[in-house]
Order: sequence, then C-alpha cells, then structure tokens
Amino acid sequence: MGILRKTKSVKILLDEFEEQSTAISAITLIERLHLKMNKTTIYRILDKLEDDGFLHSFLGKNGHKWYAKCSGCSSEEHHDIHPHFQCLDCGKVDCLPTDILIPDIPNRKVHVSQILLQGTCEACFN
Amino acid sequence: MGILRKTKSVKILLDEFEEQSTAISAITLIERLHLKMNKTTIYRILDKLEDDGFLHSFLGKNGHKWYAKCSGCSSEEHHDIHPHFQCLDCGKVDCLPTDILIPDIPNRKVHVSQILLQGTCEACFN
DNA sequence: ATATTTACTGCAACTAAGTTGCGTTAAACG
DNA sequence: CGTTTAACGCAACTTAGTTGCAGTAAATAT
Ligand SMILES: [Mn+2]
Ligand SMILES: [Mn+2]
Ligand SMILES: [Zn+2]
Ligand SMILES: [Zn+2]
Repeated sequence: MGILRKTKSVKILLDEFEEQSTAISAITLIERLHLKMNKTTIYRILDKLEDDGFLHSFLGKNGHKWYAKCSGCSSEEHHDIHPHFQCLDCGKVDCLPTDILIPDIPNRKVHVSQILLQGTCEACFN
Repeated sequence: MGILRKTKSVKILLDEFEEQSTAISAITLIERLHLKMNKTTIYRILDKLEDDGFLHSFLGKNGHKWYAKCSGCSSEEHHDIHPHFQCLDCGKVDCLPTDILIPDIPNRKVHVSQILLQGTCEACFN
C-alpha cells in the first residue's frame, strides 16, 4: 500500500527528489537525513512512494538500491522502464531516455530488462 | 592474483562448473558444498578463478553474486561481456550469446554494460 | 477546540551476504 | 623426508536492509 498521510518525514523525502533530477541511493539518503529521521522510516517511505508510482527503484553497480522520480507512472502502472547510467568517477547515477532494443531470445520470453551502463559522465569528462 | 595450487577445494569447485553450463550463485555453492568446505574458501577461490579468466561474475536480480564459465578469456583479458537471463519461475540464470547494441549516449562515455533480462525460460514455458 | 482512531515513527534487535585476521594445514618442490 | 608458503577453517566483523513493538502524531469525528 502507498502513502496515506503526508507526514513531516514524507515531505522531507519528497523535497530531496524535487531538488535534483538524478537518482539517489538509499544509503545516501540515510547518511544525509540521519538527523531528521530513522533509516527504517526512509526505507519504508521509499517503498511506499514506489507503490504510488512516484519513484522507481533499481540496483547500482554494487547491488545497492537507488531511487529516481518517475515520469507519468501511477500506482496502477509502472511503465517507466529504461536504462541507467552510473559514472565510475563521481558515482552519480542518471536515468537514460535512450531506448535500447532487446532482440527476441530463442526459447525464452523476456518480461523485464535491467540495464546499467557504466562509464564517464559529462562533468567528469574534462 | 589467481590460483597457484590445485587444492582439493579448487578441484571440487572446478567440477561444479564443469558439470553444468548455467551460472551458479555464490549462495547456492555455499549451501551445496558446506560439508566439504568453508564459505570463506568458496568466496576466495571464486575470486581467484575470476582473476584467472576461468570464471566471470555478475549480479542477479537481488544484487547477489553469480558466476559462470568464461569462454576464451585469460588473466590478461576479460572480453567475455554479454547479457544474462534469469528465469523468474525457476531462478536459473544463463549467459546469452546474444549481442545487444548500446547506442551512443550524448555527453557520456560508456565503458561497461551490465544487462540482466528476466522472464520465463524454455523449461518453465509449458 | 478536544477526543478518537490508526497510520506512521523510532528504536533496538535481527538477518544475511560478503569480508578480514590469524593460527593451522597441506600442496609443491628440492 | 623436510622446508616453504599458499591456502584453509574458524570466529568475529561489516553493512544493507528488515521486523516487532510500543509510543507519536496525522486525519477525522464530535
Ligand atoms: Mn530511472
Ligand atoms: Mn555470462
Ligand atoms: Zn561523473
Ligand atoms: Zn525457468
């Protein structure tokens, strides 16, 4: 089930995602907000915001959880599937609008594709 | 550094990968071999076999580590990059020979691509 | 404005994958 | 067989994420 009460903690977390468009890891949020709320609360709210279709989650290069804003999803439908890019220098992660074509795999039916590209971002290029 | 001594434990682990062509998770190996060797030993040997270019590793859907045989890699060069497929019914994971084209991403340089497809495998199809 | 209801929160304890340090064992080799 | 040291087992640790429960504060009713 999603968010039912707009508590202080929910507002603080929503603000974090409003302020920047890149993805944020759960670990970063815990570190950044540890004076304002408990890590349990953070995990629980992120989970609910995902149910609501406001955030989507994915795993970064170490298998740790990252969250980013959805665009046009709802609690009924998460159609927001796309590749992600993690910079190996600064660690920043972004959603990519790029569409990557998955060819048909013989004898298998693909339902989900999880694509994480790693390399160098624009800011770290120079 | 890779394997220097062909110990009993190393032989047992090599056998596991000789017997089947699908990928095996570290967790599965620990469970399967816990009477024969310690989990620390398993992690250390897998790590060395990867250094040697005999195995390659990747993360499955929960961010847990999986290993599979390489074909034609060496300790100098791991050129064995390809997508993986995890069956959502039986959990089995395979290496895919399929090549997936990663388009150029504006303002970013892609070094590595990590692709995990999820769906239904042949055996679970019926 | 106050009372009631219950979703949400904080805390402490837990789970589980993977790592580290160290004393002991057993490959490799002369 | 004896020596060397890579590799092993064990216990303790690290860390991301989860769970149970008692207390708190939103939302709603009175
Ligand atoms: Mn995204
Ligand atoms: Mn593979
Ligand atoms: Zn960067
Ligand atoms: Zn299957």
